[in-house]
Amino acid sequence: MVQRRRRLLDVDTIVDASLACVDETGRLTMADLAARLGTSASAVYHHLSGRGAVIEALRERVVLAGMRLPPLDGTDWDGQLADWMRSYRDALARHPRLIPLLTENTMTGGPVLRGYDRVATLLREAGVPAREVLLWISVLDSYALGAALDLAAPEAVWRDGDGELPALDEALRAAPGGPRRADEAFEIGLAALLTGLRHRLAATTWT
Amino acid sequence: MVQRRRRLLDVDTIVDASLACVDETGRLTMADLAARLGTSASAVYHHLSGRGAVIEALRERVVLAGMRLPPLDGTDWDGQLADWMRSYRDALARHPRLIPLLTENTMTGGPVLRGYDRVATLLREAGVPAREVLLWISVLDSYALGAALDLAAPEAVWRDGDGELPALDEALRAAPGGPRRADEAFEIGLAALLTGLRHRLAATTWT
DNA sequence: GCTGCTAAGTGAACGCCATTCAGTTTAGCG
DNA sequence: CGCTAAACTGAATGGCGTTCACTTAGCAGC
Repeated sequence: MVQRRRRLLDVDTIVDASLACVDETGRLTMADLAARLGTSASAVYHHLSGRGAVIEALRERVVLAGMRLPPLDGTDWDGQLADWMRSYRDALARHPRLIPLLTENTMTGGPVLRGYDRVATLLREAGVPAREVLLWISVLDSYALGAALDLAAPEAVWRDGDGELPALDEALRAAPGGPRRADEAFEIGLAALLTGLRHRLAATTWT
Repeated sequence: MVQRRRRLLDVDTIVDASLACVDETGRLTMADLAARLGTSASAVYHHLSGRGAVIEALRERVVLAGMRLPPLDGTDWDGQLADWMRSYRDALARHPRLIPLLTENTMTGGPVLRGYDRVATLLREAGVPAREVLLWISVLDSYALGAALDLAAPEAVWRDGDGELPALDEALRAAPGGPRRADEAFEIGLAALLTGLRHRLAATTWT
């Protein structure tokens, strides 16, 4: 495939630049993007159909490059599920300022589904009945995305002082704090979800 | 009735109108808001400091009016927790198109904390150690918000056809489908989370 | 009743930003 | 050696949030 004409831009470079854009400024404007590319804003439209398309390309780049898909070797399904969930959430955590942009257009189409297919087979092998597979995917996806959203707004600081929120105050004083708090929260919730899944499977042995 | 120039607008009316704005169009523009109010866009700025403030007011309106806080009567903690989670998620589900706007500015300050305090005491009574209370609040919040996000983008339809996604296809054919699918998914995940929490509490009896 | 004072509302203007379009350049093909 | 179409440019367009100088209505205090 010989590229027919002169080619300064290409989808990959655009995605690179826009990722830098988002990571540094927290926003994505076509003007800023064009400046980083050394071209004009309108040049981008010859490769991607607009700002929304750039964001979708960013979603694929970040999610696909970041997710470790289950290898499906038939052993240790909940370890593989946990590993996939961690990689999913970590991929988003690596670019926290991108997350609000991803929720702006909620279209999840295309190659992301390939990943879901692997997860679906993993769930089937774990013993989840076919009619519940989509439900569990939705559950896991919701939790990973919700946990990632927490990262976009770090340090929800409140100043109490007047002792009006005693239980929160106690919890805050006892909490270790720090940036790894969100990681620990994610792990606790993930473990709880998997425990719940294991229980549900044990309760209904007829798969 | 003399047309009083003074006091045409007030924060509550503005919030009402902007909620209608979001529910009907899925967007919130100051021009549209002003049109619904019968005033000019700039008039709003005498009551709320800008579009962001309007969105924050919407957050309080929807979340506060919608959440059923735990009554704290000391019995059935996990039923109360589940009830609170359902009401939290349902409040968001009642205005699905608002959800992307809420994630746009991730500031969660003010009266929402009062609700968290009730949840914190409930968790303490359930036996959650103080240092883990914030973690569990974060877990529950992440799940409720993530599940609500699913509602903003309903019906993630994919057209396969070429049998490249066998596990997803099987799951889709076996799934009941329909709008209540998201509700069922939420319930399954919620039950799993609470099972996991109960298990964790049983495992570490020393509170 | 006059007279300022202040809160409330107006409309024009400003700046940012995504998108479009009529042109211009350039690479390869006949 | 043109011809053509892809890649790119710059100006224009339109939507939108926000600001500002101004007007007006109610409310004192004299």
